[in-house]
Amino acid sequence: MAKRSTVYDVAQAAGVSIATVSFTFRQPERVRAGTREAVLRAARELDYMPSASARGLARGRTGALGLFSYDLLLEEPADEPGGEEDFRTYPLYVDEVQRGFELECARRGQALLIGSDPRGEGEGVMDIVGRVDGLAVFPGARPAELLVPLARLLPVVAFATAADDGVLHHVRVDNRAGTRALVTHLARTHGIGDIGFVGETRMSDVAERFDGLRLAMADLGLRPPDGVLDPTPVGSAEPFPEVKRLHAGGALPRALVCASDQLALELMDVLDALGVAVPGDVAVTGFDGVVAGRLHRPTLTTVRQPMEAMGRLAVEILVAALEDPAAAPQRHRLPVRPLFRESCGCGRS
Amino acid sequence: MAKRSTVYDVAQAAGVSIATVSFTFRQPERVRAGTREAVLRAARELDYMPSASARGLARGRTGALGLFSYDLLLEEPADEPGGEEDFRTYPLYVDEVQRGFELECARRGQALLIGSDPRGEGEGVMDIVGRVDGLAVFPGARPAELLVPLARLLPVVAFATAADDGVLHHVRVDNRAGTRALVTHLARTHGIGDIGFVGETRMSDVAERFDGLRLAMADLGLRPPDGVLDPTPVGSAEPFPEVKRLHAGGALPRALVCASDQLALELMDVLDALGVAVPGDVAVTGFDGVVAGRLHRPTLTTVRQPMEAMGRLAVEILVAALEDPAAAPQRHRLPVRPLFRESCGCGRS
DNA sequence: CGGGCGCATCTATGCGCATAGAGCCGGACC
DNA sequence: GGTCCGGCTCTATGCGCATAGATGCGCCCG
Repeated sequence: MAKRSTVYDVAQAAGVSIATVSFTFRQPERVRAGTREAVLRAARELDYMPSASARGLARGRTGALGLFSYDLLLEEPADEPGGEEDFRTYPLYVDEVQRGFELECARRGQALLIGSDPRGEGEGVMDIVGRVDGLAVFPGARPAELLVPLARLLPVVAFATAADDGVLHHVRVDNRAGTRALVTHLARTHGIGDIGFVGETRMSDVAERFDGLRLAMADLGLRPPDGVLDPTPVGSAEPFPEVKRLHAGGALPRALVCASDQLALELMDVLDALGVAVPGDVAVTGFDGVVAGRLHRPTLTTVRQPMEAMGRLAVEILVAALEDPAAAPQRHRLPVRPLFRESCGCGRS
Repeated sequence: MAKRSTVYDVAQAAGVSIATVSFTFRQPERVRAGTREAVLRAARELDYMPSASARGLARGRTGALGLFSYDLLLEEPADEPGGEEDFRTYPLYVDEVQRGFELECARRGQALLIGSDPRGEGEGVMDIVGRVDGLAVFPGARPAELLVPLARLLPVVAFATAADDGVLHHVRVDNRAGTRALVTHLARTHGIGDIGFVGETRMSDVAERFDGLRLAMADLGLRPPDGVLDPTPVGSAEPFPEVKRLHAGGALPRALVCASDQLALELMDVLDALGVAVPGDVAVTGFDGVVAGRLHRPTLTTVRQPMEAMGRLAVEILVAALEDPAAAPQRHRLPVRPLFRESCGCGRS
């Protein structure tokens, strides 16, 4: 590796001072055309690449935005064994939001830093915070309060996170309207009034989904479930114990609304193993609208989040916040769209 | 935004020098336990977040790896209009490779910088090169030679790019074996001997795919096509003129092997509009193995690249190159896997 | 012919951190 | 009591760039 050349090298080669070199790149109009040419030529010959570290230090800004996941999957490399490729684990909700974030950064010429927290110990945040001017964060195991101190240092957008004491920017969707649309459809179109909710409500998004379901059922004169089914983390040893118990007792609801597509897909695997037909015996719905739901048979009825728009919006918010640091935190709630497919009893779509 | 606190603030609060603060974070074992505690406490109280810019400048390394696309799609925000969501444009080949890169960076606790070139003028590269210690690059319109000067400054991995004069690291797949597998399958299983190739061979990956097709056909005693069909960029006003002309003349081959899945999907749209049945009248195959090929009806026969593995491998190479800058550039060629689905005449799979 | 003005460029400095090398201090040992 | 040594901490410096303020130069005008 040849040593990278610096402003000093370029200045010497062009016969000017380092200030002129810097001006040539940052404020070209301040430099006479002839001088500018000379500097650019020297820079080209020396393969000059400005150090972002030095620039960031001098300017007090890094010029990059960050996207952070606490819980990025850290499985060992996937093998793609003999069968089909696995689109159940990718792209998920976060991936599509991230894509929106990327596209918007690219469109604006913003550098983008992707970070995660390998040890789960928060040091990942510290590392990334030192590198960026603004940060968007997916919800993780730990509460949003951990983000509050950060938000005093730089603008922070929290995705799908409960509102806080007013320093974070928020981007989330209308979860209640989503499950309401599902419930209404199940009741009106398929005549189903016995609906359960599967998922765990520690995450505020899921809590809202459950809430929307109960409200919608009450409005329709149906008896909402008292609580959720199987509020256990996905991937546990014995999945969906309550659903299995209900099935054993012949008391399975006619429809199961799941907190996410992933959960719905896993549930359908289990139902299949139990010999329960979907949607014949039980209708199943998801939430998110990931591609895996379309690959599954039956295709999964779900609620699609506007993920690309969410990612883009986060970038917009951060850029605006950098321009006007005094502005109040923004809270956005984006609309969702129900997708009625086979798993609720509709024809293929 | 409160001013971020610095080593100086922490040092003062803890009653030590800035060197001790720095050591506490970088070489904890050099600092007595009691002192360390005091520093960490002060750091916590002050919400100290080290500046990556300053650290990078002082150490001469940024601690981040970069991933760069020349041609990142810069369309305006997608609307997701009334119908279904669009998985034709995402995730594509590059997205899945990028995912592998991300996962491996996350696993190693490496920061990852995503860059692109909004104006198409190479300044994007300059910006990102100044921010990272190593770089992986997707092929773009411009030739790999532009990367060579970069590779003298930092390790560079080129994906899917023709070999160069020996400074770049390369990660690509066995393209010839891929089309060979398709041709063999078409001939042996479906008895098809009249096979055309659709795509444009400026990109070396595609050239290899065409080459593999011709070699395989020759080996099977079939007459390979003289040239490719429709070597025009995707998305042009009047797509696939040659295919249309052949169809008008009743001279369409019995099978069309396409340079990529995207191309195959667009081709099938056109064939559908012409009233040509796939696979009944013409078998169609793709290359890459993106999800859109599984969503299409008929499902797309294709060759799956090990994209996650490619992304992970690039990170490995870069990390190794940073540890031993004198090591020779690596060239890897990963195996591919044919996926026989409906569009070649196989049953659903 | 001197003063004043505006432009192009330069000099000098600081951004926050890492680290080489110096300094200090207490204990072991003679 | 003096010397030496090792462990801990400090002082001093440089990393490459941006930029405020100084400088010099040419030109216009009185």
